[in-house]
Amino acid sequence: MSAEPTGDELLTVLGTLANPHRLRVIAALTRERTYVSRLARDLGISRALLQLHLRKLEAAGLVTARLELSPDGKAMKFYEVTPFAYRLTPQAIAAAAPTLSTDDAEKGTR
Amino acid sequence: MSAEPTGDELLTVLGTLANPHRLRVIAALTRERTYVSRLARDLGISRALLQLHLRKLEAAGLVTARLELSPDGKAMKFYEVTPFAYRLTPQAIAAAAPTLSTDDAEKGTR
DNA sequence: TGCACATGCCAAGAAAAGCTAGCAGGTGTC
DNA sequence: GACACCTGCTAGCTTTTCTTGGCATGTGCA
Repeated sequence: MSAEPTGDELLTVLGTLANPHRLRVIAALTRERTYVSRLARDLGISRALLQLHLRKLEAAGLVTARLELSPDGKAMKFYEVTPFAYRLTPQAIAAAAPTLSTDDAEKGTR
Repeated sequence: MSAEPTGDELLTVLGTLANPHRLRVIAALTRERTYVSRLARDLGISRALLQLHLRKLEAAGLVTARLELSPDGKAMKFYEVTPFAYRLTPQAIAAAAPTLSTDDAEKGTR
């Protein structure tokens, strides 16, 4: 899938990564998986904001979430990065562009 | 530069490419260089809109413009893609993220 | 019971991006 | 002169995205 993404997939990934907070989230999760509250503290942003960005990242398939119980019974949501790999070159874009949805159809893909 | 882009550079590129019109422009210019009016007709969008997108693409360094005179003396602005290449992986992002501007400084770079 | 820490959601304002419509200029041909 | 091309600009509207603040849930511990 990373070899030849569809136009829409590529567009989603680009749109999702085009944000400083989300880039930092990916960077942090690449170093080590964590749970929401801790990540919010580390990055210095509010939990609500972080959750929103995490939701987008997850929707784009760039991270995955797992709900786990800590030893003392607290529910914690751990996130980790998906090992994605996209090549960003004129040729790759030229190959993907023809499959971009024409703005009318497509509703249930996202 | 493509090997290890700064966080801000990467962010700019991602933000610039995260648009269906601009992806189509890159795709079209990869096939052949053209001038503004023709490209607008080919893509089926208004010239004003296309110029806006071309400006962004040029600002991000993804395309270059050259003003040329056609045989009959008309001024035409030809665009062509820059042969860029970015790798989009968790590791690449983790490497670039630390150099993201912290939102206070940086004014004259863009 | 009160506190600390975990999760989740949502309304509503602020900021950024996208797009249109209309204007300006230039050259060459019929 | 009228028309067909080419270029450029921008004010102002619309839409999307971002962000905050508040509120609700649940657990364990002193």
